[in-house]
Amino acid sequence: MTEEVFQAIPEACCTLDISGAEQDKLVTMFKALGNPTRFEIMKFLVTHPSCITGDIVDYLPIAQATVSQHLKVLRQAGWIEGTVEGTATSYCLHEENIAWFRQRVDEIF
Amino acid sequence: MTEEVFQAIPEACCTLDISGAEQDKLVTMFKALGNPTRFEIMKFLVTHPSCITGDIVDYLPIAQATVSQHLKVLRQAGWIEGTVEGTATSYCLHEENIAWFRQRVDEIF
DNA sequence: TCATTATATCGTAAATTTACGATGATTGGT
DNA sequence: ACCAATCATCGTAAATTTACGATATAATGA
Repeated sequence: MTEEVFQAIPEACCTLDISGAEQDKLVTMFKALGNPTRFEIMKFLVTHPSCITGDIVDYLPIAQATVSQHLKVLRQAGWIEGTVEGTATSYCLHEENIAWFRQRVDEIF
Repeated sequence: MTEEVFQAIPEACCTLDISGAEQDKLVTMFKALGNPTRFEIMKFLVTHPSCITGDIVDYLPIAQATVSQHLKVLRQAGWIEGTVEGTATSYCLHEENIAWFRQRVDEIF
């Protein structure tokens, strides 16, 4: 008679234990940072906190409209926050969401 | 006479201290996971290690060609590894690259 | 050898993203 | 009230992504 063999389940290097709205939010954040220009904007914001749109336009070799569009994507994904100050808008990192992102990555990877 | 004021540099919540090829690789990995279907494939691989393409095709409501395309993106981004076994190809998480990703995120966020 | 199985790749259509110039909206100053 | 400054949004073209069916490729078995 054949013996019953219990195959050890290989331990995965990550759990990816997330679902629903949290997963959607995480995927959206991944997608937003999965673009070289937007990643550069994030890096710029680290060294230039509370800078205004024009500063980023001056820094990058792309049109103002395009920068504004990228800022919108980053804002809607939760990576950055915009504050209207007079005619300008100053941007900074959305620390709370960034912390949330780091915690999720720590948990699931 | 006005006093010279040294403005404290606000401490950023993350450094994003990365550049060059490492930054490119990270952005590519972000982009690959920034798609709901590919994220689901990754989750499936956690619970079904070394499964073959057909298993994923059966699991997802999309065509075989599309699954194969997504697998290629995940493979080229470094998230997964494919091993040809006869006529089939079995996939598993690319543990080394996943560990690299987690380390980079820990460092820069 | 021939058929079958499993998957990758090709060609392509539709959807989405990315980029731009032009325009609209809001604020601040004169 | 008017003008200038700053930024967002609109309209749109080009590029990329996503999806599909069809076909090619490679291994297995009869």
